[in-house]
Amino acid sequence: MVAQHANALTTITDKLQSLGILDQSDRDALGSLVFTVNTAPANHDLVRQGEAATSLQVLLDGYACRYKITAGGARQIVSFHLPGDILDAQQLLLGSADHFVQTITSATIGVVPLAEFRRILKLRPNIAEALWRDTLIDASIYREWVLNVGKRDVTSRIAHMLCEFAFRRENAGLGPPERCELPMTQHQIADATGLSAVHVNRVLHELARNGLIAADKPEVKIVDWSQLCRIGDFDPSYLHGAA
Amino acid sequence: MVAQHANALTTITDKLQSLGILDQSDRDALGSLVFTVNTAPANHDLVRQGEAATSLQVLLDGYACRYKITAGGARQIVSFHLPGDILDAQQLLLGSADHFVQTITSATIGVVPLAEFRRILKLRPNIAEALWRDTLIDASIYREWVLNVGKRDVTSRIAHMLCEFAFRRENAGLGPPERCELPMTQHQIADATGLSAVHVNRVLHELARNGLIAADKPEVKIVDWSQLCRIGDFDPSYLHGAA
DNA sequence: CGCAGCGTTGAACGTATTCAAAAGAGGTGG
DNA sequence: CCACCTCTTTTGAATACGTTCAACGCTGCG
Repeated sequence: MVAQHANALTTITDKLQSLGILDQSDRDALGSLVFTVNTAPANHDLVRQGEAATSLQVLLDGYACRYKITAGGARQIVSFHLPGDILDAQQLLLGSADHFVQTITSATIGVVPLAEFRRILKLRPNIAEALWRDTLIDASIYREWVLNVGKRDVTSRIAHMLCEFAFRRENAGLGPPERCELPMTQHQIADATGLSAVHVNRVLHELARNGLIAADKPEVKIVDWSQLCRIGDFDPSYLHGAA
Repeated sequence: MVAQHANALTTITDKLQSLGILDQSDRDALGSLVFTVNTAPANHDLVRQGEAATSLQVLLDGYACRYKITAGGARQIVSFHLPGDILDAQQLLLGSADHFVQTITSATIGVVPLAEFRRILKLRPNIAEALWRDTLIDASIYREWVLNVGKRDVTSRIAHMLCEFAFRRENAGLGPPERCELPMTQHQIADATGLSAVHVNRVLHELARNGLIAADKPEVKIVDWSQLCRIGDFDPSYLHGAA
C-alpha cells in the first residue's frame, strides 16, 4: 500500500512535469497531497454524466475511455486514456460532467479530494498552468477526432486511431509502437470511429492482409508502424508531446 | 477608432467575466491592455496550422470557424465562433497551431500582443482561471461534435449543429434562436457535419418541408425552435453556459 | 458443462456520395 | 445600366460504401 502510494505520486508528478516547469515547492505541494488508491473492474463507470465530482481521479494502471450517448442510445467514444491521465480535470472548474468515463480494462486509480486539490491550485500557479496545458492538448486531440470521424475513409480512420493509441502508449512508457498490443474490443474501436463492429472487423482483416497489423488474439498487434502512420494520415504534432 | 477600442475592451471583459469571478484589479489589468483592432474579409485565414502565434486574437464582430484538413485535402470544420470568442488561446501555452481559423463573414478582430497578455496572466490568476474554464468548455463542445459527427443520423446531425449555433448566438446577445439567421453556406454546413454539400441541401429542404426552418435566402432561418431541438437531440448543458 | 461476450462471415439493404448540369444571386468592370 | 463571371443552390441518376440482420465458431469464466 505504501509502495502503491509512492508509485501514484510519481505518476502524477511525472505527468505534470511533462506539461510544465515545476519547482521544488510545486513538487513538495504535490508530495503533500492526501489521496487514496482504488481499483475498478473493466467496463466500470468512473465518471457519470450529470454528476458533480467530489474528487480528482488519476489513472494509474489500466486503460479507460470517455464516451457520450445520444437520445437514441448510440454510444460514441470520444477519447482513450492511459496511465498518468487525469480523468476529470474539467470538474475542477465546471459543474457537472457532460460525459461518462469508463474503464476498458481493470484499473487502479488515484483519488484526490477535490477541496484538497483546489487548495494546491490556488497556491501553486505552475501546477494550474500545467493542467491548463493538459486541457489544451485534450482539446487538440478532440479536434483531430472530429476530423477523423468526419472526413477520413474507414481504413484511414481506423489506422489513425490505432496510431494515436500506440504513440501515446509509447509516450506513457508502455513500450514501442511496433509490437503494441491494443486492449480494446472491436466493438469499442467501432464506438470510437463511428462505425459498426462488423465493418471494423472487416477493415482490421484488410489491414492484416496488407501486413500492417497482426491479429494476436484476442488483441491486435501493430506490425508495420511506418506504413500504418502513412495509411492513417497520422502526424503526431497535434498531440503536442502529450504523454 | 476610440469608440471601437472601448467596445473591444467591453467585449473581452464581458467574456471573461462570464467565465469567472473578476475583481477590480483584474478589470483594471484588462483595461490597461494595449491592443489594436483589425478587419478581415470573409474566408480569410486568421490562424494557420503550423505557425506560432505572436498575438492573441479576439473576434469582435462577424463569424469564424476552426478547421483541419486531411492529407487528401478534405476539410473538416471543428467549431464555429461568434463575437467575444478568443480565437487562439491555445497558442498561449502550446507551440504552433494544430489547425486553421478562418472568417466566415467579414470580421473585426481585437489583437493583443502575446507578451503583453502573458504578463497579465502571471499577475492575475483569476484571468488565467477564466481562460482555463473557456478551454474546458471548448473541449466539451468538441466532445459533443465527435458524438454528432460519429453517431447522429443526418437530419439530427444538421439540426443539432443549427441548434448549437442559434443557442450560442443568443448567449452572445445576437438575438433569440427563433428567427435566427445563419451566416454559413451549405458547403460550410457540410464541412462541419462531415457530409456532402448536395446532401445538406436535401436535408435542409426536408427540414423546411416539415416547418422547422425556412429558406430565407440566401440564409436559413429557424422557425420551430423547440421541435428543432428535439429532432437535433440538443441539450445545451454541454455548453456550460458558454457565451 | 453451459453460458455470455467477442470475433467472423455472408447477403441484402439503405443511405449518402459522386457526377453532371442548370438556375439563381451577387459583384465587377465596361 | 447591363453583361459577364463566380459562387451558391438545386435537381436527377447512377454508384459506392457501410449497415443491418442473421448465424456460427471461439474463448473464458462461473
